[in-house]
Amino acid sequence: MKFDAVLIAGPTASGKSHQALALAEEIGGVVINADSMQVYREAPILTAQPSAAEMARAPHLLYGHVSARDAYSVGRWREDAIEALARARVMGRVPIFAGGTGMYFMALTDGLADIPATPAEVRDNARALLDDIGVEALHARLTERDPLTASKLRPSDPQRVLRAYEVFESTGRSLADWQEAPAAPVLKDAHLAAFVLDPPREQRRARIAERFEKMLEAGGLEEARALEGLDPALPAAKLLGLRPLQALAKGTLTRGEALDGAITASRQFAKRQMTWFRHRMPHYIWFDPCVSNLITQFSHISA
RNA sequence: GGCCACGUGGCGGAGUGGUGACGCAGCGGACUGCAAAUCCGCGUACCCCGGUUCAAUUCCGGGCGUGGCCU
Repeated sequence: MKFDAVLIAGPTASGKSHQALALAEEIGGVVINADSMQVYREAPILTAQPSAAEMARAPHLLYGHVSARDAYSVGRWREDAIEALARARVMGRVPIFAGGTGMYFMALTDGLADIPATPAEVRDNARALLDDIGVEALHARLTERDPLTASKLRPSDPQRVLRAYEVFESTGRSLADWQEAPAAPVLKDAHLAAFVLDPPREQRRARIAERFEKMLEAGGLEEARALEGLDPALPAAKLLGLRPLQALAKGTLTRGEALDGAITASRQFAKRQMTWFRHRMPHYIWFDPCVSNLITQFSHISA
């Protein structure tokens, strides 16, 4: 049986990249990044991007291909993914998407509303307004303009209220309206082999802690230092461990405290990822990477 | 050994004679362009024993424990 693409999802530190690479070597694939943070070139260590040696073993796309100073987004990733898919086709290799960003997988398989990018000034203005009057008040204003979308949002959710507000401001159309008709999914009608790596909870926690230690030793602190002064509003500024590490560099936190903070944040993130996978990807093939591996799983369904 | 203070959920930390704040961690959930983000929900914890009281976590006595001071 032939697959148009392979999808590999899993929480942080579950070994997605390794499994994806092994499969790519086995079946002649290209590994395509589906992780919102591994796209940033300034932080290969802190985002656990595959090493140069690993990338040499099989083609990898969308890893470190943008700057942390860019306001990257799912929308842009979707464009990049379409292009990556085309390149895979040219190379004659099977696209293997690997990552932990649920929403990116959603863009792949369910589609995303085709909303024009918000002009920077509209976004800046909306953000300034939010800072000025607060979320509740912004939600109230949204209710005046776009009651439908407003009614679907919690007045306490700054991110979504802001998004709805700026979309209405820049397009004059309700976000709910836009979302009514999502654009075709990137992998429309594709034949997919989809997997979720699901290591036991204890194993996950242990690996997160262990991996973060290694990141520090491998130069994670220098990466964090180099990103000092990054606009906190940028997506890359939310990188796990960045804040605590910068605090460590400045001496505001001890090494132990910084490590604790970063590890706790990673655990909490992994929990959110699992919630998404459990509810959005129940039809994927789930397996425990401590017990099985992707090549075995893949061979089961290819037979 | 004596004196003083304290003893609240996994941790930190308010408070009260009758319904036991809150923060953190943890757990569950949501999720359509910042998503490693954002938001929502979840806790019979008052050291032990006796006494007072209609009612003790709260008052009294004793015990145990912790910290400090003193000899």
